[in-house]
Amino acid sequence: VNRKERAAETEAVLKAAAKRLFATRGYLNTKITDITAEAGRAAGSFYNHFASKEELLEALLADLAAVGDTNARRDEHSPDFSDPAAVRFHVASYWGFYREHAATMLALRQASMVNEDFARKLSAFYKEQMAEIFDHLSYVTRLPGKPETSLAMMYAVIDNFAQMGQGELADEDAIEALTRFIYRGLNGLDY
Amino acid sequence: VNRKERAAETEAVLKAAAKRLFATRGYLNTKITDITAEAGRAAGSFYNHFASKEELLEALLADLAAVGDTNARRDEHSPDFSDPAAVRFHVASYWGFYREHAATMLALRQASMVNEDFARKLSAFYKEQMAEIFDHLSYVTRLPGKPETSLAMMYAVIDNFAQMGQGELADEDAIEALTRFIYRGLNGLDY
DNA sequence: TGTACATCAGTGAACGCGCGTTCACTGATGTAC
DNA sequence: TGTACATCAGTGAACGCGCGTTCACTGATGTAC
Repeated sequence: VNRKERAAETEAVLKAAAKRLFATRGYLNTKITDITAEAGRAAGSFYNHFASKEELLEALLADLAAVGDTNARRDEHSPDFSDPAAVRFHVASYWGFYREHAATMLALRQASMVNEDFARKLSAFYKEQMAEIFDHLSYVTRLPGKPETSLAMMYAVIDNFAQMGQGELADEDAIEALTRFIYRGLNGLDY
Repeated sequence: VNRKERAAETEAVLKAAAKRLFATRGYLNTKITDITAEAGRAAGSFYNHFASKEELLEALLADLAAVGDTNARRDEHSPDFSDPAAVRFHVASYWGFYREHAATMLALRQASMVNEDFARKLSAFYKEQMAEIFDHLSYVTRLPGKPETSLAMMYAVIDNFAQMGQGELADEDAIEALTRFIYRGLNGLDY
């Protein structure tokens, strides 16, 4: 084991510990010493890798963006939001993204409440998501409001629903209900 | 000025100062000494009225519940959610409630991120809201999912929309867009 | 290949800042007689 | 109505806890010769 490997290992262990703690007790309630303890390292070790808890979160965010090539999959499929299947695909992929990165998303939301910088980052993330599928709305003839507003409502439901434990709903049921609600809301047609 | 009046005055001033600060810099970023400074009192004065910042928030919450007889108005109107006007009425009254109590609602949301107790209180508040209009759904024949799920989606959009600065949207435009989206989502009919 | 030194990841006790909370004190209001 | 004492709202300096952050130290890995 050489030095770089060792450092990378510790950094990875710290990140993993942080994610675990963020998921259980939340970002704001997690102390740096909690993270190092959970990771089985000394407190001082943290600062070899991150200047602060914020910076660690930024690293998690960067990881997420790297993986976040949900986009790659998106290219393969229909942008026609007048088709329920297209709506479902987006709902499902966004839902899956949220579930998979629940810890980081929760941390990001909490950090946004306290830190102006993260508030901007989070808002940028949402805007980016929306921009990516903005053109999908051009297939819809009877939107409920301005395109930006319509998109915002679509994401508002999914987001809020994913944030909550969303009750005791199974993933498929949540996706199905969201798809119907959103499809109808956007198109003004039954489904 | 007798003693009770004086104390009540100070308490009111503290609450008002707290609300102002919560609205601008948020609950979590507001220190107790910030509140007393904003209120023009000494730091120690705070503890004559509240045992902690949490308790102050509970007091604000109690005030809100007392005023929150949005319900009173609700009795006067139609529970038939197959009628767009009925949906609009609820959207508008909930929207108005949020705007009016934005500071307290924001504080409550932030406190929920950090404090288990407030998380329960907030969740109870939502459940209560939903329970109040649960029967309105019986007028709807083609719900997008289980009634609880459908209601949850309805509130999810409004909530999330109200929380954001909701962009640069005027109140009426937001209400109109939400009404259409939700009416369609619930009923599967155009409007 | 071996030796001497440099560098680096990790350690954990100690330091110190921010802020919640306390408390002795003040002056005003209330009460007893 | 007046005097003496009690109580209370408010004050602000001081205290102390929690936790982020530092830093001298250790042992291992890397480098020079």
